[in-house]
Amino acid sequence: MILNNVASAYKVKKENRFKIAAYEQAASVIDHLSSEIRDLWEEGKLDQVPGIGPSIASHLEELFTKGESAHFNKVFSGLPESMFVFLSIPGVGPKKAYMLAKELNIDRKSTALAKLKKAGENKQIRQIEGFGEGSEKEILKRLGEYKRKEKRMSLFEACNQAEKLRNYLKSCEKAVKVEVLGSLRRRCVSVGDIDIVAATNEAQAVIHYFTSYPKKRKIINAGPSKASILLTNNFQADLRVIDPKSWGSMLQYFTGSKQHNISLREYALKKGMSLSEYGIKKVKSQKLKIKNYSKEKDLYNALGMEWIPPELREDTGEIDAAIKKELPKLVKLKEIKGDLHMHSNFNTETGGDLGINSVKEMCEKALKFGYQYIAFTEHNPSMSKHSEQQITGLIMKKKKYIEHIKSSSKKLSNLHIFNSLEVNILPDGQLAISDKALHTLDFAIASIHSSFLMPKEAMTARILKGLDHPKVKILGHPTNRMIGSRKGIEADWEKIFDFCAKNKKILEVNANPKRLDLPDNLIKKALTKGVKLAINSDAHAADSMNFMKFGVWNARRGWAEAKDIINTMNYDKINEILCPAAPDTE
DNA sequence: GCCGTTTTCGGCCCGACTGTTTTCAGTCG
Repeated sequence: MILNNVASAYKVKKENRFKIAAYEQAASVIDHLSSEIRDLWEEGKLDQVPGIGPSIASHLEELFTKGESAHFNKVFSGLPESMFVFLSIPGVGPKKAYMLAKELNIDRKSTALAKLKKAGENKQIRQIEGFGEGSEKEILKRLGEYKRKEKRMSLFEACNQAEKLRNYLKSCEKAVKVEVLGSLRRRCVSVGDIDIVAATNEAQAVIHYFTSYPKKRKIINAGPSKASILLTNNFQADLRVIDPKSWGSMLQYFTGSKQHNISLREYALKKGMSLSEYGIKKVKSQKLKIKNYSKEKDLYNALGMEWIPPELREDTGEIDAAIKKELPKLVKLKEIKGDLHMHSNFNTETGGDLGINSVKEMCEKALKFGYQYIAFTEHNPSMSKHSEQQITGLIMKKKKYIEHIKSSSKKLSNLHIFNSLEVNILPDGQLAISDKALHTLDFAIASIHSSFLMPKEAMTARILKGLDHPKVKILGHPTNRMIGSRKGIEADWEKIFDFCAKNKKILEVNANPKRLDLPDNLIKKALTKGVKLAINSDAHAADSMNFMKFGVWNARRGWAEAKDIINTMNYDKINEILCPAAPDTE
């Protein structure tokens, strides 16, 4: 982001440090924004973005209108453009990047890294003030492994990696407690590195144990209270060790997010308290004695607020809510009473994917979870190859088959099973099966599986038309994003949310960790409009029914409570929602 | 340059580690 470069340029030019912080803050906020900053500008909402004031807003305005900003150009003047390339090297910040560019006479960014490498090999870097033989070698090494830092793990992979590391550390007898923190504890959809903390009275021993982890590629650094290693999958793991009496403070600090911590510390300062990972100091007191907190809850309480669930710690209003004691009672996994989107291997002669497990196997898994109800929602039969009669025939065949499975096993008798389908919404908004076929279902999930790149207005109209059918109750994986690989469709979500609220249509929170769709920020917006959600696994195998927890985490990040989620309700209630009795006809 | 439940002026989070210094600046989270 250009604002980060402005901040870096200001650092070289020794600008006021608070001004620099303001630019960094603005860049960070934009990075974590739910929408593109350019879209907000187009909608005239720049001034609503926290951290963007009149000055930065006007520069961005100029940037978006003319393609460049005179002010930014002035800030960058006199600085070699190669320095902004060097910033991507770990351990190289603005000052060092500038020194490298200037002293080595490297200006163009296209050849910057190659030239830097050559200079290092000619032992020129060590001659620059502030550098030495050690840092020269380090830079050369980093250049060898140079790649963009932006790579992130899926939450699913991060959970697995972290669990292994956690178990390893737990086997260290000097470690009293071990916990995984950072973005993983906040259940972010993707995770950049694994943060882990250990409580111990023998820090050195635990650090040594950590840096001896067999699945590491190398040790990045190791000091008396923290260490970092590079795992074999090329992701970083950071460890902090802490005295058990400060466990709660460390939990708070290392869970973040950064913005949450900064806001929390600023709030603490206003109340005369200085907050760190060790505890709270009274600012005015001469002694500067630290009060430790072994429990995270006690720390938040000492600041005059409720304990804040990790999923909410993104500095999006949770601190205010905690002070007013108005935090939502977030939905819990154990409150989920059923799964309304599952694919069995019953052959619906579809163009989409079949599941790999049988109806019976998936029913048995549902019983293990204690579900009261489930819905089988295989993809609709392909229309090109079937007549309407054949399609309704298939639906009735599946219905009978489910009844047969149910009646053949006593333990299944209390499990309610909806006969449903996941029906494609075609580009023109038509549903992929006929009105008559739809009426043979208990209800339908409607989803988009093609033509993702339609313009916003047409896409919105397409979705609204698809949702309009009385049998369609749920919009499946609404944005169609695939985390890390597909951005998702463009649509007027406000309009869709209004429609759903008015017509009692349910939005899915698809729990597949590659989807997590609706995204958390849209969940939060939908809830303010009174839209109800369903958290579904979209399992194509019995094992994948375990994905439910990812969906619950994602809903929690969107501030969802049990009352917002229809599949926390009992069967009678949900049956009323999904299969309302037909209105009396005169 | 931003911001406001003590402020429209006067504040602005806090600490660890590294390398190059010979007491600290730069970088990172």
